[in-house]
Amino acid sequence: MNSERIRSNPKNLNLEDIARKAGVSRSTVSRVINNEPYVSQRTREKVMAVVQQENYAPNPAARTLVTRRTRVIGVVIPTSIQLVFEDSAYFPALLQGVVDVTNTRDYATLLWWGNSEADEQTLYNRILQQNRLMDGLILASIRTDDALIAHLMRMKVPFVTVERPTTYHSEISYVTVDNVEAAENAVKHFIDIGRRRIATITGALNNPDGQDRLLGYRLALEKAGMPVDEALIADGQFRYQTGYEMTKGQLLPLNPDAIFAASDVMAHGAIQAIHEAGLRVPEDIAVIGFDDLPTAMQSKPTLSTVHLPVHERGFVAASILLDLIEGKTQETRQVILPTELVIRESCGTHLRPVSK
Amino acid sequence: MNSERIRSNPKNLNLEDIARKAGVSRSTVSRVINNEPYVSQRTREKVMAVVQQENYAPNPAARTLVTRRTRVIGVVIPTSIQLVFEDSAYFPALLQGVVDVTNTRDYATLLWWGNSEADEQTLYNRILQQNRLMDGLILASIRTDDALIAHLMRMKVPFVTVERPTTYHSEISYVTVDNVEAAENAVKHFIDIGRRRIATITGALNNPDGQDRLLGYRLALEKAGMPVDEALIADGQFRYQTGYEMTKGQLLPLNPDAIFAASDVMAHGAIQAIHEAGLRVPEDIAVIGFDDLPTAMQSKPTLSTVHLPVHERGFVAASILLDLIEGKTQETRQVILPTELVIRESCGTHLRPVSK
DNA sequence: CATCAGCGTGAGAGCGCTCCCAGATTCAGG
DNA sequence: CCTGAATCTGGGAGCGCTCTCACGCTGATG
Repeated sequence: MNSERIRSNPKNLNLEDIARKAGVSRSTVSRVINNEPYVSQRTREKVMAVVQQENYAPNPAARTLVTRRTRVIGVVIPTSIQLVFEDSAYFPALLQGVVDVTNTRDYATLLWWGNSEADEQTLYNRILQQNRLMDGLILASIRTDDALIAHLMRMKVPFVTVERPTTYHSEISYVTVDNVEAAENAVKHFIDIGRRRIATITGALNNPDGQDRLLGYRLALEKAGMPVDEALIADGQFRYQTGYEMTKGQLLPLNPDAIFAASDVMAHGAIQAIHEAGLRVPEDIAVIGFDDLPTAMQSKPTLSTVHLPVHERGFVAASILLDLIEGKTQETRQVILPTELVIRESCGTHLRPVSK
Repeated sequence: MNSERIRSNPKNLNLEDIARKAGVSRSTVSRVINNEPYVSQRTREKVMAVVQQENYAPNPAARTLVTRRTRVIGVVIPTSIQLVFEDSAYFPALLQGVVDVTNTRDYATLLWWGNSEADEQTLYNRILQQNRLMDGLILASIRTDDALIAHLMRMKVPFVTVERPTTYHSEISYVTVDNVEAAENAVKHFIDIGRRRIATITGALNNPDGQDRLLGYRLALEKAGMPVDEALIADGQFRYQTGYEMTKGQLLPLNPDAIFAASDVMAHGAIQAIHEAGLRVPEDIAVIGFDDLPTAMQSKPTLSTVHLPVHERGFVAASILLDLIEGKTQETRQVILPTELVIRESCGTHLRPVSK
């Protein structure tokens, strides 16, 4: 046990008590606590000694009441359990990026996580009602035309989204990745290694990420002068099950030689369907996913995929938010982080080398 | 947009303002807001009308200052990033269970998540300093002999742990599963279907979960009158990579016909090593994992494993904590949730039916 | 020696709420 | 009609802090 290294304040003393014990006024203790100037070195040390000895910590509620600052930020994840559960690495990584910042800059992180889409409205109401609990918000997977965002802007609550905004482009701060370019690079890689019947399984198309990844697929084919066959585009909704079903029912009968899936879990579903049909990956059909989840390295064959800087996304979003809150930045900021195509076994690069 | 359904309080009115507009006193508005008796129906409606119209929400800091309640609970996850990242489904599921409760009972959830083991002490200090921010805590993966727990008890902060405690058995509340029995059942199943050289890959043995699962393995063999060969026990630390390496380097040369892994990710690592050695799962070596992650259903062969009620664990822990906070329960509570052996392809049950 | 800027300290007000107490009103029962 | 209990309402204190202001002190400057 290392009790002596931990501070706590069992007696719940207040500023007044500390002042009395140190023989100074409440104001002076406040100045010392907040590291303000105009306190003599002698007094400062005297007060600090008492503070240490009594394990005094100021009451956050009293502080907030007058400063109107809480040193707490909120992270809003309205997503229902299904998506979170399958793509379970995304939110932990994002949150880890956020807490990396809040831990070092001494903020606390309040988690607003929905349990079902039906309750989304209830969650938003609670967040708005309790907005004085937080100095600012990070919004994950929230449509920018959502009423929540309009309210936050009106109430002047600082916030940063980690989604490509569909409106307010320069009025709100966001951190995202170039999904179009990332998808384009993946499909271009298929073309470069000689694949010709390239199919895609899209994500949910009401989602900017889903839309952009499909756009990248189209652009890559067009730029290569190849026709876009709409039949080779299957709607997969980001999910394992639909990835499997769409491959089995829609794509395999059309004999594709490559599949670009807009998420890793759909890619794994596709591979499962391909194997069940007695075909090989990547020899018969090459596959590239999107996300680079830990499972990409663990599957057989290992999955080629687009690596997303998820941790960095949370990190940058939190950094921007705190700068906004602390007034270090006045203007909104828009950040687009780079992605990387990670080549593993499933895309068949080792079979037919890039033709330059 | 559905702005009209969302409430917000842009003008930041206070009780006094509402009272003036409603033509009553501050006290009366307070009674209405808090749904207290001794307010006439007429007055109540008059006040509610103004509250609705102005989208008034009470200031939580002011409220907390006098009630000493925050309606916020904290969830502490000191675990470093590596473990979280591989076994990434565990904490989201646990958190989801917690927020299911906090959402319906109108509490907010503060996330204390460490970024490295080195900073664990710093994190604990921050939690203790800021303890007045929360009404209680849920502690995940924290050793019960940790100094943090001693401090919380001394400060009379209500808390519930989701780990088998190593001390204070009846003094603290916890929610856990019977790891010993679960592991015993898994190994017993191997024995029942005729496997005789049963190996195990253990979790981290400084962890109660890891210890108990190994104990269950030993008990199953002993009860069946089979010898425990220490060479067939490999230390896997819960991780994919070590699961793979231990199987390849230590276990395969000993020709086991079954492997019980103390986590799914290790089981997947083991299967990978078995396949690379040109052997088949489950024909040559049967495998059972532990956790029942979503990936268990997606691998090939699908993974037999012990299903853990992780969501329920968070749910029950949060329920107990809120009961404790609200005084609905005085005493601590200890809950052991049931596990379930989920039979899929990797354990070979379909090959050699249970011999009764 | 008077003046004044700058440092160091303390007193008082007030953030927005809850809670206690006192007073007003209503109404049943003798 | 009076009494006392129950119901309703308002005023005041106070939770623990920050922030503004005023005041005393020091030492440099003209």
